[in-house]
Amino acid sequence: MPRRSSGRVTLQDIADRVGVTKITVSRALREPQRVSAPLRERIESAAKTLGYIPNHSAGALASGRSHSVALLIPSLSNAVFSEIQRGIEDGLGASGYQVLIGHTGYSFLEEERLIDTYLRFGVDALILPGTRHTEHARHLLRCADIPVVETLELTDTPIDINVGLDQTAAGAAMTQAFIDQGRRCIGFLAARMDHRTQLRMAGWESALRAAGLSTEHCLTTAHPSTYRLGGEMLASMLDRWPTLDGIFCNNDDLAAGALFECQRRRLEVPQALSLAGFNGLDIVEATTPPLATVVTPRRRIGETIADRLLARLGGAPRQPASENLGFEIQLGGSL
Amino acid sequence: MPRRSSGRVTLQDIADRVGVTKITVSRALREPQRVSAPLRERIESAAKTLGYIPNHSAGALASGRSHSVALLIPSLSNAVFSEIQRGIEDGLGASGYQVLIGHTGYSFLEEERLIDTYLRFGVDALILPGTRHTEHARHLLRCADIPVVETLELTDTPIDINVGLDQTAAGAAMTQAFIDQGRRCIGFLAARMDHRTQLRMAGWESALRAAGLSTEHCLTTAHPSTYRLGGEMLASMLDRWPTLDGIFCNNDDLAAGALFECQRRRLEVPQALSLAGFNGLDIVEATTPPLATVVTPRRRIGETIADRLLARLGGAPRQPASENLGFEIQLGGSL
DNA sequence: CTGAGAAAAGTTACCGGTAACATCCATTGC
DNA sequence: GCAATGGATGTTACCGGTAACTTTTCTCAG
Repeated sequence: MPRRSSGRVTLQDIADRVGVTKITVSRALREPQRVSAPLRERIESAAKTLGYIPNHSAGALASGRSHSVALLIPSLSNAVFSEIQRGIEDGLGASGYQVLIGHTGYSFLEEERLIDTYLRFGVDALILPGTRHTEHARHLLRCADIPVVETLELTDTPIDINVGLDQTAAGAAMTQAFIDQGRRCIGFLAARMDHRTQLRMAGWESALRAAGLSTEHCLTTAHPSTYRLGGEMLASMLDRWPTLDGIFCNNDDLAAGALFECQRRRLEVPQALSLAGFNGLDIVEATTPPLATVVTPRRRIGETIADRLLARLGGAPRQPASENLGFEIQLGGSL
Repeated sequence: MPRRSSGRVTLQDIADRVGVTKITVSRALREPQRVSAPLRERIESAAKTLGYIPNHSAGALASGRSHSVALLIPSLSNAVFSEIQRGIEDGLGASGYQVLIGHTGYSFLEEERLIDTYLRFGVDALILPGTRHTEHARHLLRCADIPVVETLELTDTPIDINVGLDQTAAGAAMTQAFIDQGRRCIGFLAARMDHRTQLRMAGWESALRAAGLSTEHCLTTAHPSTYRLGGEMLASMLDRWPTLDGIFCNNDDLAAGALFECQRRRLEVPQALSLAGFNGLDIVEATTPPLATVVTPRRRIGETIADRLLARLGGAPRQPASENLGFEIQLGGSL
């Protein structure tokens, strides 16, 4: 059954050239050992000569498997997510799964839209940042019945796989580090009030309460974090609360911006003011003094996600569970 | 023709429920005006009730269009690409095209692999960073015969659409700015020797040659840029060439790292040494002094790409051309 | 009231693969 | 010498949509 010669090269084109049927070609390319060696070679060479590119849609439609997983990330420019992504790709290794990246811009609605989009694509699994989702998103995930990973933060009620760290505990631990260094008036500076920020802030509050210290010195904004913003917010806080002797910034970018502002004001860090960030990005070791931070195991989170996902995709039963990969306080020199 | 009730909801399921055929349902969802109002409403409500999720593979296979474009980016953590991406998404707006993001890690081979992957997915267009590609990648693109955008840098021989800026001219212009400020011994510091870096370096060289200055003070490495690396490389350069009075860093991250190192060494910038970066990221305005940089119109590049792409996808003929969106020298205070 | 033409809905075939089952043929054991 | 066995290949049907064409229904001019 020869075919028209227009458009892309198909299995049938190769089959015609070699003189077999397309299912044999399909086998030769997917399960080489199921086809005799000489034939396999002829097919492979014909495929190469003709420039065959498999039609993923056709394969996915026929087999019901897409061999792809979607990874939604809130920000393309945040090194936190790029390292998780790298961990996932490394962990997935040669398993044959393609990672499709979607960008939510920290918006739950956009996340919902992307979940819908990728379900249409028939991805075999979804990896979501965070444990908060819209009701409709949860509904979609329930219907789809594919492995779902929630990451970065932990939850008591995971949809499926949950790999991350206790953001609240991390916030509390860093706050305790301020207290241990003798600080008594410790502020919290945060932008982009996403859920993880809120959890860290809760940790900050609880540590202060436990130590009998005031929790009123908190400045937040919905704007995205930038260095400049860190500086501006630090300025506001110092103007408003001159007695502050420590400021816990919600991430390293803000902390670095705050430090730069201190330098401009000739305010000694940490003598006059302690600073700390969160995440353990490259910049914390580049500044003077190096910034205190909470180092999060992003790479390992990615690899763990890949590992658990491959198990589920390989047939392991769904067994909702949280996996806490911990964190590490790094004092730098700014505390 | 009723069907088994397992798995996902299909057009047929909706059709059965409403009592029409699936093509009518297909029409109601894609071209609402082609179906009578009352029927359309019943279909839409049934789709909602049943939780219908279109099967993208089936649609793409049948129609030959995927309504998606692939955007390959070298680095997920570089703000340069995230802004281009945002520009593209904004520009694409409600056109219905889905942007699939792929991560090349600055590797040509990985780019080739991703081009292959996304061609299998049947994307309607491809957006590539840079104008350099492997021979096989070019071959794949030629065969695929879909709109291709090459971006960031310019080329005389674009595959199709080319939107970017003249990296060499930008490198030369910034170098000239050093010269205009009276600098005479101007080094070049670069990491991750990608093609754009090489172009900028060529610009640096040509400007120095034109001014009769030495081009020997150049330190490069294949490692990715980090703040720390910027500091270390600056240290090496100053040790080796104590007479340097200016260092043009290949990007803002390196420049910031270099500036931090200067601060540690109590080396006055710009009095003792001028510094400049490239890109115009947030950090250049946060440091003291603010860093000189080449501001690139990333957002506008993204929007322009979207615009040209929509034209091509809408049927405009292929007309290989380069579009130069220029750049802007920002002196900051470090020159 | 009739017929032309448009609008609405249906029929059929097909997109390019894959699953499941069927067939063919060469070995092998007895 | 022949059935049993199993590896290599083929046949058929189907995945879930959409294009193109056909039929039916509705509208309205004459």
